[in-house]
Amino acid sequence: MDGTMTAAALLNTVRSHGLRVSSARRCVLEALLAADRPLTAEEIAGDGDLASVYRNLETLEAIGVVRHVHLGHGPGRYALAARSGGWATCEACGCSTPLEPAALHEIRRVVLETAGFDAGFGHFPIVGRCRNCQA
Amino acid sequence: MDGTMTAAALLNTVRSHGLRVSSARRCVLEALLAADRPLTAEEIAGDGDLASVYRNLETLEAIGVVRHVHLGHGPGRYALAARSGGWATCEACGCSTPLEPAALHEIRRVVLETAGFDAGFGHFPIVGRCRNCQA
DNA sequence: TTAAATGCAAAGCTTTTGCAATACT
DNA sequence: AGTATTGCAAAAGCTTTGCATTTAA
Repeated sequence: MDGTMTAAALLNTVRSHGLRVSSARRCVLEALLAADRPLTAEEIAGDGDLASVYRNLETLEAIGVVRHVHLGHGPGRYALAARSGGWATCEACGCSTPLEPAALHEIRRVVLETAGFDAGFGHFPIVGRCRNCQA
Repeated sequence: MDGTMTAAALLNTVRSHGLRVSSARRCVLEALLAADRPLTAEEIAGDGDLASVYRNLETLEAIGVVRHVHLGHGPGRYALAARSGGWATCEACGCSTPLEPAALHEIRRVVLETAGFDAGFGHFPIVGRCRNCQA
């Protein structure tokens, strides 16, 4: 669901929703495909038009191809939905790391059990202190 | 740590940090003291000056009296730190509810165990589906 | 051909900053 | 008296919107 993802597959998904494959849209997907972390709209746009990037991100999020995450303060960040598991951000050093699937699963289980919420951590991260920054 | 909190105690904390008790500062604290949920800067300001409210919130957060939380999109929200436990927000209905202390404790324990993070949920909420909104 | 999407410009919303005037200690 | 704080105005940062033009299907 990640290493095997191809640009062609993503573009097929786009077409399957009746959307066109424009060059701006292709650029957004290629930027996200090449990235190993969530990107800001500005990083995705590069020299291109920011408004088009934002519109495309919104469209792509609506069809489930993209997700956006707020890893801290500052601009939102975007990643391919297929790569969007949970995140944890350290409030001391500012590092952000993906949650291991096993950890995510166990945390979700406990949140459901204790708080009744079916939670993901793909939109807001878990905020706390990473191992290095604990007193 | 909450029902027993008084304006006088908060103002003493302010003075103990060498800060003055101005009317704008007093208004901010009284608004937060009267609220039963985190407020936006605009809600706190009312007719008063927004810039002063933001500056006061920043100052009060620096001395540990106030915390700010992002319950979803839209403006940040502020509450007395003594009242700021964890939050959970439903992505379907938009409701936000405080986490029960027991649930918060258990969730923190599991996050520490599985992800190595000493986490709170007082800045970003846990996002998911509340009991009412689960399929 | 024609509706979707673009690129530019302008506006919107939240938050921050500069600065002279005010008021707490 | 002296300085922290205020209130106003302006700017900054991120995102959205309007609209004429381009372009994928």
